[in-house]
Amino acid sequence: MNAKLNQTEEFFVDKIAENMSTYGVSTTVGRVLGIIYMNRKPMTLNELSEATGMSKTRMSQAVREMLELNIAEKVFEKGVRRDLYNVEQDYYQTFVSLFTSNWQKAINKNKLFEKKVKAELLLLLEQETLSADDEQKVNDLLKEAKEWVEYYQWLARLVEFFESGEIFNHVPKT
Amino acid sequence: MNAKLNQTEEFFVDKIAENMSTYGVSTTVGRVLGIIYMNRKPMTLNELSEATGMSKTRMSQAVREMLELNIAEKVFEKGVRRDLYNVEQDYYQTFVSLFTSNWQKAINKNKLFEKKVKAELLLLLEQETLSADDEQKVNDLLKEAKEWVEYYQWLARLVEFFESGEIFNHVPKT
DNA sequence: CAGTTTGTAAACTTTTTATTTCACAAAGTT
DNA sequence: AACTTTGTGAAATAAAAAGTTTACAAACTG
Repeated sequence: MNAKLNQTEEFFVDKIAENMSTYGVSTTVGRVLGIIYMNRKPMTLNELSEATGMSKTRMSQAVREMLELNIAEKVFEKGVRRDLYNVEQDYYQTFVSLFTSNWQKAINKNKLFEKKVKAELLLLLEQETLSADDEQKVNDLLKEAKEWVEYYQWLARLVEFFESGEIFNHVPKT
Repeated sequence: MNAKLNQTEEFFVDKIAENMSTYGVSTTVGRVLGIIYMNRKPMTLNELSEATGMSKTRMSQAVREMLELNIAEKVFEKGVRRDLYNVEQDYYQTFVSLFTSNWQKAINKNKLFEKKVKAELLLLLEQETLSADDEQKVNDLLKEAKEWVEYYQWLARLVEFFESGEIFNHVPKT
């Protein structure tokens, strides 16, 4: 293939990787996504290793990360022994996948928080003799916890708003 | 102040920091934000240094990063010589600020990309004698560039959708 | 003006993350 | 069954990021 053409293709890969890094995804993962994307068809670890110049182990790690983020999938092709990996060909869908898996993780981690804090604070109000100031503080924190929960519920609705594709009704693709 | 109360407050700070890290912001920056947030009023570098147990220089760095991200601001108070820093007290607004400054950066970096690629590819079509395959490839890449641009335009509209607060009309706070 | 305090740049150290090398089990081949 | 290939742990190394110490200019104080 023409050298300049090749260079332009690499330019695309770099841009895709750069875009990905906005999500906090490592540039290696970004480049792997870009490479598979530009390749237009699934690739093996060996091919990826060849294309990136990195070790196969690293490719294995990168690909697993992408599977977890829902931006790549393992595909089967009869007659091919090696694992094949493919990526979403739609930019928008990739955005949505990263956005949702990122925030869903945060939302899950937060689930127990409310209960813990509330329980602890209520116990404090009951069991201990608090100064007026401290009692005020407890009430402030309870209010804070409530706001916090509401905020996380909002985040959950936001994730759903993206995941369901509703976002595209309000911010249309073209 | 009551020890358990203090502990609960720290628990909040940690949660805020955790939430922040979902944006790829370092945990130190996250903790600083959490600390100022829970403090309910502006703080100095010295106070932050005291509160985090970290050096003042690190606080200076963290605070500067926060200013750049639009999640903190320098405030002036007469009679106080030291710089005071405050943070947004609204979770939603902080989300929006981080989201927009994050993606705005990516959008800006992308601006030149389209032109460069298009120019290069068109030049290639004109100046060089390409194989049929290569010519096809050039056209594919031109199409890709177009889609890329459209995607970034969508991102820009998305940022605007958040920044303007329009998002809250469709994913309401309560 | 001599002496402090404040914020931050520069150089250094520590910690964390990314990546490779080596090893090996599981599956496939002959 | 002996031999290969494949994917991935585990340990080691390299690279990057986070954080500290030192130093110093600029702004304040008395």
